[in-house]
Amino acid sequence: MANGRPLSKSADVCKVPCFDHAKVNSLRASLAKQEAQLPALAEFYKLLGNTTRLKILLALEKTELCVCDIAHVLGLSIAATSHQLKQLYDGAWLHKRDDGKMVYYRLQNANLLTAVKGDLKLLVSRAG
Amino acid sequence: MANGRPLSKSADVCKVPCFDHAKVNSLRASLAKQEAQLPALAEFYKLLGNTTRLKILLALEKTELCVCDIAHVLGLSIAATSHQLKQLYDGAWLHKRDDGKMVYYRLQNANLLTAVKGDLKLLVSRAG
DNA sequence: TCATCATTTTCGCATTCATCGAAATGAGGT
DNA sequence: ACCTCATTTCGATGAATGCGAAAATGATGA
Repeated sequence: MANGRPLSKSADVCKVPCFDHAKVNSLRASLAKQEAQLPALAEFYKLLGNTTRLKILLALEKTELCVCDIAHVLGLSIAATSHQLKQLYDGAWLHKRDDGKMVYYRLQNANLLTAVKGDLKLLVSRAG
Repeated sequence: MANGRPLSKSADVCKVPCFDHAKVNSLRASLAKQEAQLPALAEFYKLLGNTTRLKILLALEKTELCVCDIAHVLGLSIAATSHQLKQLYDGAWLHKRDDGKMVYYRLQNANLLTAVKGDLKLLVSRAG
């Protein structure tokens, strides 16, 4: 598989001559198509990479909640809760409803929780 | 929905008397069941919250690759690539095969890529 | 209009974290 | 012994995270 052809002097990244030019190039080409979406996907995962935000999503599974209720569920301050909610809201994963002084949040899209639960299932199934 | 009952003096977390005790308690109870798995799930998402690692997974979709090939695909140094591979390997998402001096990585579990692609689809469908 | 209330936002800080290079080390192969 | 591919340790760097304090916002009601 290694073709043994040494890199030209332009190989400033990696000097090791073990690689297969054709394979690498074809992989690069195929990755290039998906590459545009990867930053968004990574951002998505970063947003989910936090137990507090996961808890928020789970808490909102069945019903909308006001910030104060969510704060109590999480055991966090109102401000801290609002910070986290904003991240999910900015990512357009939550919907916001004003009712007088209160603000109620709910899931924007049930598919998100479906995906999360699917990922969790993958994790659990692997562990077992 | 707000029951108006003020919090007792134990309400050090949030003084706002807007919340519904019963609702909060029932949510806490229901979250408690899933709570044990959330750290692992968050770790999982953190691992995926990085374009380099996502690229590695995609590059390994169809075939195993040696570290050097992966490094070339990513445009990273061998050491940096090895760092990233280690994270995926430590999470048991990659399999490692020694062949002489070379080390070949491949996906441990095709379900991971399936999940990732599913999540990507969710993202794309929402954007459209 | 003024005080109050739930929430948001700005600012800032402390801490953690993440990525990566350099160099030492391992382990194979010749 | 001596290359070679890969891994690891160490360290520097910079970035990002989470959250508190407090001011700002905007609705409510007296």
